[in-house]
Amino acid sequence: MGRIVKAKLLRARNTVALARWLLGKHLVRRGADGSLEARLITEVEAYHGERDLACHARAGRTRRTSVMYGPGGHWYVYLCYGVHEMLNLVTGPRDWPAAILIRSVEGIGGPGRLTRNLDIDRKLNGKPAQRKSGLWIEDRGGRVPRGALRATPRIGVAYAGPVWSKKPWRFTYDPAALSGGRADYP
DNA sequence: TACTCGATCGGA
DNA sequence: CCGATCGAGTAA
Repeated sequence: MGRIVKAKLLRARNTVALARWLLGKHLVRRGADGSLEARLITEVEAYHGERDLACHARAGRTRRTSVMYGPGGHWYVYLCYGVHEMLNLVTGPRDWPAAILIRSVEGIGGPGRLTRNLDIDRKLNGKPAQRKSGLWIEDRGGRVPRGALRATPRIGVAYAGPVWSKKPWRFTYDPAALSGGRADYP
């Protein structure tokens, strides 16, 4: 078992740094039958504030984005293309709209597949990323070596314009390069 | 109330 | 390459 990541940590303002930090942590899901599934987080993207034209909060505070304006440490789950549920972790202090899209975990590539495989949907929207919600993040000591980290532009955000669509705020790494901390299932 | 389009995916 | 599928956001 690992340390459950505390909300306080996620209230830091630098979402981009938090996104990098999230790599190598475990996403843990409790199933309806009580079973646990823990998977290494392998791909994330940072969405940072109203100025970030790729961020849903670019339109300001709306019903959908209100969760992002809350304190860090809660889930933001929304429906994409009318088909896929997207899982995001809200970051930053209250009134600073930001979140990290969890795009892939080890063995499940793609944000839509991830939620389908782990039975995640909008019922989790606004819930804290803690044990009581059935979905949380654990630090099991794994660390991503600097050399294994990759930063690239975010996926599918061309509409955000040349500046914001090119920000290298998508982070990935090769899980084989992880040092320590691997634990498949609790 | 009408219209457009999207932080995707799987099958042609 | 394209259709699925639906709700948010915007304009009116």
